[in-house]
Amino acid sequence: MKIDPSSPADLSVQIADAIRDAIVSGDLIVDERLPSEAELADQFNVSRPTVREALKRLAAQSLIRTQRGATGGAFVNRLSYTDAYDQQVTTATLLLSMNAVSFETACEARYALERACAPLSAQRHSADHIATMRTEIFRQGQPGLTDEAFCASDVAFHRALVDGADNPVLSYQLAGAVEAMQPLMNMITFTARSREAIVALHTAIADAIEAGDAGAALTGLHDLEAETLKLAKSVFEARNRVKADAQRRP
Amino acid sequence: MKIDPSSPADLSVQIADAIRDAIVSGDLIVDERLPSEAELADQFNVSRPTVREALKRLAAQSLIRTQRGATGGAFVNRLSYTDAYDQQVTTATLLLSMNAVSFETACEARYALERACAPLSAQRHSADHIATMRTEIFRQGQPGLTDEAFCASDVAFHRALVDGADNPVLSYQLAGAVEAMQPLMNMITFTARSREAIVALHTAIADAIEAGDAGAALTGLHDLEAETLKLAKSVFEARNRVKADAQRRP
DNA sequence: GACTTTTAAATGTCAGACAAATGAAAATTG
DNA sequence: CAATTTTCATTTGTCTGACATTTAAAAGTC
Repeated sequence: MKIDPSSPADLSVQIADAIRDAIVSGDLIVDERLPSEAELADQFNVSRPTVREALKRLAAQSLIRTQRGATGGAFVNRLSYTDAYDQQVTTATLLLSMNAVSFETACEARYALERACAPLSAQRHSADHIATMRTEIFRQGQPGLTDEAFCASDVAFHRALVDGADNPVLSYQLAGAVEAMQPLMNMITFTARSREAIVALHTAIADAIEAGDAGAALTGLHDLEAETLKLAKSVFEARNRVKADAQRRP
Repeated sequence: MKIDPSSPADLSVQIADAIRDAIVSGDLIVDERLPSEAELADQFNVSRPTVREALKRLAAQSLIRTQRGATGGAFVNRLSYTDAYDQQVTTATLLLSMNAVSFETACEARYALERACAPLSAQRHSADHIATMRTEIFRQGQPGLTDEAFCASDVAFHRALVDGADNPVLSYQLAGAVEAMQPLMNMITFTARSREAIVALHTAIADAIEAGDAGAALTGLHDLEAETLKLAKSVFEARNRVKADAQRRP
């Protein structure tokens, strides 16, 4: 592993890239210990702070973990589904909030992805998944639930639906998309009537999954998407009306 | 923004988290300049190297960018689709390679997600997307193409299919899943016969998308998934046979 | 007024030091 | 001898202070 001191790129970036490449290519395997910071500094011919900045970059991506003490050091980290999932959620959340992604676009993506899981989930779900879905549906029907708690329960319901497909790769991808939607969903106020409609659709979907009826599950998800969009539209229209009024008579 | 010097967590982690929270919550907006490293060091009551390590952590996630010079500093970065996409690809690639995800699992996830796009793509594709798909199909039929080039063209074909849905959120999610599969796909050797079969299926899918026939596109994707799985199975079986032979007569 | 030079501010890098954690070896104790 | 305690070397975490480099704005020059 070599770096180019005359390159315009920062040394810590070059070092981080070199180590990252070594990990991705398999030159460094999981749980292998990297040389100590002092040794790396020698090898790359840079100072220890520079090496440290490089290592922090890798740590931020969960590529390595560090341990203090006599037998400590930096170790190649096995990227867990949990780590990857967390990263995906923050990335997706920021992407949506910073790029003014419309509610329609995000919603469409989310339900399209969920429909990808539905047939598999109908086929493979365990009793646990169904139980979770029923529990969340019950919670959603409770009066006095805040809008935020309702949204959180909604996410839990859909996670169970996705996890029912019993494919960790699919779960990891989907969980990010579903959870990243939550800030957008939290902008919506749910009336008692709209909650009732959503709970009914959730019930229909859970029934379909439990019965192994993929077609019905897809229909349910389509209806839920339409309902969500309708709801969002009315909320945003009401908000715009208020805003327009405020501008007319400031 | 405050940090706790007595906390077990590293100071640079605490500082990075504090700034990240400020960005996510909207306290720091896009393109806003953060205080200089010296000022941050004062505010958090730590040294400049510690602040720098925190900033490098954020830079690794594309949350900030830094600029040198008189009017330089760290600025809140607008997370672009490209940045998010790159991050997703490295994360997904590592996740698959480090967790011994089976070809079947990854393949299933990939095609399930693609099928989520197909109906939208059939409905909304532009002439460009169809042209790209046709170009890649033609390339895949060329004799003398290396297996790696064939895989790369395959990825390009599927990207066009996904982009046809005209939903950037969907494209971003899917691109990661499709591209992360490439190292696994590269393990396969494609015979002339198997390439022929794949090209035929690609053609059927492109035809269906162009005709706006979502059902046919879904069928095509199902068939392609089955074909890919069959192919992988035979390749892996052959490989295992060789390995077993080698063990018997070392 | 247009061009060149200077300057100040910021990040990038370096060197050396000490603090704190931690496991292993050495010393102590029963 | 075995168990426990102590010491110790190693490694990361943090601090201080300095210099290099980049960059845009200010000052100076023609």
